[in-house]
Amino acid sequence: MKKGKRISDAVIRRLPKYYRYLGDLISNDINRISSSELSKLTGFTASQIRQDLNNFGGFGQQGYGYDTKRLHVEIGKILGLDKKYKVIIIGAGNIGQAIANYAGFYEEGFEVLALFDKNPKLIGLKIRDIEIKDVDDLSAFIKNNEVEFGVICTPKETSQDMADILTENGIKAIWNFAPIDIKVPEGVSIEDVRLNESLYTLTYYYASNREDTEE
Amino acid sequence: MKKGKRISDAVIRRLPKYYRYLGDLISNDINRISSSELSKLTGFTASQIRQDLNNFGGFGQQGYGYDTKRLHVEIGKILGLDKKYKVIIIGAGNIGQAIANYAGFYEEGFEVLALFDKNPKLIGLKIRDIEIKDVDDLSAFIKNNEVEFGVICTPKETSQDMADILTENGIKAIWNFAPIDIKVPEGVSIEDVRLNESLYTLTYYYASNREDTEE
DNA sequence: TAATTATTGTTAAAATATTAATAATGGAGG
DNA sequence: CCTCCATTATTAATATTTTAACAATAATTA
Repeated sequence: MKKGKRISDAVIRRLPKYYRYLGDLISNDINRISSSELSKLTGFTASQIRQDLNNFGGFGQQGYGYDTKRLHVEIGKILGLDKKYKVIIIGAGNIGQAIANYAGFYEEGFEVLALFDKNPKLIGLKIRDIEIKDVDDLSAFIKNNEVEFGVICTPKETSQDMADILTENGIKAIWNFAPIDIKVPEGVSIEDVRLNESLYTLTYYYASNREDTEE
Repeated sequence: MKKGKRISDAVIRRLPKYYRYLGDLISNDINRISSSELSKLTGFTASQIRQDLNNFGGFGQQGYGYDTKRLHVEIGKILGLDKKYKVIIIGAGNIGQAIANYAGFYEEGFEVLALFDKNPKLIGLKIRDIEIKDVDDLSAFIKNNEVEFGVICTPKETSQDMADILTENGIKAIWNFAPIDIKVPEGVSIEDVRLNESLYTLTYYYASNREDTEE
C-alpha cells in the first residue's frame, strides 16, 4: 500500500463490489478489463475506479487495462480475504442462526467455532455441527480458543455487555447486528449491520417517490 | 418539506439514528434536547444535525432546542413510518425466515402477508402463522393483494427474476438481501443489504489495524 | 418587563470526494 | 523495430459535504 495517505471509508466500501465483479469475470474466463468496462458493470465512474485502485498502487497497465485475476487477488489481499478467520456468534436467535447457516460465510474462509446463547432450550443444540453453548462460558471459551471475530446477534439490551466480554478477552473485530451503537476500546474494529436503518431508508424513498408521482 | 432542494442520501441515512435516539429519550421522559446534546448521543456534529433537520423545515426553537416528541413524529413522517406496510418475502431460507421471525419488524408497522419459496419441503409450512407459498403463485398473489414491499432473500441466481416479477406486478419497493445488483425500472426504490460487503469492510479494518500495530 | 442566555436557522468557509483532463507508457500491428 | 493506439496513473478542476460562524429569536431570569 502507498505509504501514509489515509484511505477514506467510501473507497473501502467500493472495493467489495470490484472484488465481486472481478470474481464473476474470472468465472466467465475474461482475464482483462478496462476501467471503463468495469464502470459499466459497477455503475461507478471509470475515473473513480482508477483513483480507488491507485490508492493501493498501480495494478493496471497503460493501453491494456487490468488483469482480472491479478486485481482480484490484490483486492482480496487489501480486504484481508487472503486469510481464514475464526468466528463466534453471540445470540443464537433468528439472525445468529441465519448467519451460522449461511453457506457463503464458510466458502469465503470464515469458520464458526461456536454459537452462544442464554436460552436453556437452545444450549446444546447444533447448527451445521456447531454447538450452541452457554453464554456463561463465553469468556472462558475465548481464552481457550483463538477467536478473531465476534458476531453480536443478541437483543439490544445485552449487546453492549456481550461486546465488553469480547473486547476484554482480546477480540479485535466485532460484526454487530444489534440496533444500538456499541462502544469499543481503541484498536477494536466494529462494523454495524443496521437492518432497521436500511429499511427506514427504503420507506423514505418509497414514500417520497409516491409523493412525487401524486403531485 | 422545503420545496425543490434535493436531499442527499447521506442525510437520509442519518435520520433513522436521530429517530432511534429520540425514541430512547422519550422512553426516558426527556422531552427536550439541544443539537449539542444530540451530538453527544449520535456522534454527529451539532452543526450537521441542525443542517440535516433544516432540510425539512425548522423543528426547533432558538434558545430552547427540539421537542423530542414532536421531532420524533416529524422524522417518522419524513421516513414514512407513520404508515403501515404490507410485505411479502421471497425466499424462505435462512434470511427470509429470520426476517419473518423478527419481532421488531411487526412492531414498526410492517405486516408480512406471505413468504414464497420453490422448495416443496417448505411450501405449506408456517412461520409465525404466515404461510410459505409456492413461488409459482407469486404473480397471482400480488395481483390479488395489496402488497407494497417485496423482500428478496433468494440465492443470487434467481434474484433478478424475482425482482422482475415483483416490479411487473406493480411493486414499487424492494429490500434486497441477495449479493447482486438488481436492476429495476424507474420509480421503483431498491435498498440493498450487502452482508458480504459489510463483512469485507470489517476484515479490511481488522487486517489494517493488525498491520499498524505490528509495524 | 427588560436584560441575559441559550440555542436555533442560515450563511460562509473549509474539507473531502468526485469527475475531468492530460501526460506517460506498454501493447499491438505493420 | 518503429508508430500508433488504448488505457492507465496522476494532476487539476469541480462538486458535494461537513464544519464553523454568527445573526435572529425564544425562553429564562432578575
